[in-house]
Amino acid sequence: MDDIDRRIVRALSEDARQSYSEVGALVALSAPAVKRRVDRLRATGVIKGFTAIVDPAALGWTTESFVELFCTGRTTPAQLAEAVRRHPEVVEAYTVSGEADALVHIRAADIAHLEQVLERLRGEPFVTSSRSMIVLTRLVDSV
Amino acid sequence: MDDIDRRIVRALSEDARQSYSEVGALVALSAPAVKRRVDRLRATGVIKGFTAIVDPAALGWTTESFVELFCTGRTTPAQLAEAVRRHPEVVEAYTVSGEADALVHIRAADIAHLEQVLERLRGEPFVTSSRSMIVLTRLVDSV
DNA sequence: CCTGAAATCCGAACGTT
DNA sequence: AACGTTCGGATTTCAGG
Repeated sequence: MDDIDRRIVRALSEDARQSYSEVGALVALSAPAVKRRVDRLRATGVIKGFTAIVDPAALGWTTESFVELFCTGRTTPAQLAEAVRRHPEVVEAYTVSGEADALVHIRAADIAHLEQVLERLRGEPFVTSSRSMIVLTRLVDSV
Repeated sequence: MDDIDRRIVRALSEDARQSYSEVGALVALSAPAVKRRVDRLRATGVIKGFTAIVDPAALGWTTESFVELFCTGRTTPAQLAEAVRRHPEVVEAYTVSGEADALVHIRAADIAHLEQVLERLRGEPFVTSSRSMIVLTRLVDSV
C-alpha cells in the first residue's frame, strides 16, 4: 500500500470503468502492472468491489430518513446488525456514542412506506424508542 | 426505463467492471444493445457514474461521526450546501426535519482531526449549536 | 516492472424486424 | 425505435525476460 496504490484507488473511485491502460497513464505504469496492483488491492480488501452510482429518485425510492434507535441495556452490535440487515430499506446503519445507541439510514418509496419500515424497526424486541429525521434535501453525497 | 434497464442497473451495481457481454448474458441482450442502454441510462442521469468501494479503514480515515447542526432562522439549503462542501471530511449532508436543521456525516483520520472539523463547522456563521454522535461500528453499508 | 502475442472486448456502421 | 451482426482497433491477459 504505497502512494501509487492510493492514486490507483482514487482514479478508480472517480471512474470504476476506466481501462487499466488509462489508469496506467495517470500513475505512470503499464496496464499489466496496474491490473496486478488492483488484483492485490481487491485480495487484501482495500477495494471491496465496484459499483454503479444510481440516482435513487430514478428508482422511485425518494423518501429518506435517519432514525436514531434507543435500545435495551444489553443489545450487542451483532444483534443489531443481524436485525437491521433484514430490512432492505436500510442503506446504512451504525452503532454510535451519544444519546442514541444506533443510527440507521432508510430509503423508502414514500412516507407510507417509511412509516411501515419504522413500525417494523420499532417492533424489534430490543428497540425501546426511536427518533427520526426526514431528509429534506441532499446537500452532499460523496460516500 | 423498463424491466431490462432495472436488471442492467442491478448487475452493474453488483460489479461495475463487468463487460457488456457479461451483462448481456444476464439480461438476454447482445453487448451493443447493453451498451446503448447504459449510455442512455448515463445520459438521463439514472446512472451517475461508477466507483470503487473502498475500505475507509485502509486509507486511514477511521473515525466517523454524524453531526446534527442547529442553524439560525433564515439559513437556506443553498447556503448550507455551499458551506459543508468546503470541508473535505464531509461525505454526506442533508437538511432534515426534526429537532436539528441539518445532518452531516464526517470521516476523519482520528479524534483530534474530527474535533478540528467540528470546530470549523461550528465556526460557520449560521451554526448556532451542534450535537454529535461518534460511530462505533458500521453495521450495514450499502449506499 | 516491462515487452510482446493471442484472445477478448469495445465502439461504430449497417441491415433487419 | 430497438435489436442483432459484423468489422477494425483497442484492451485485457498470460507468457517470458
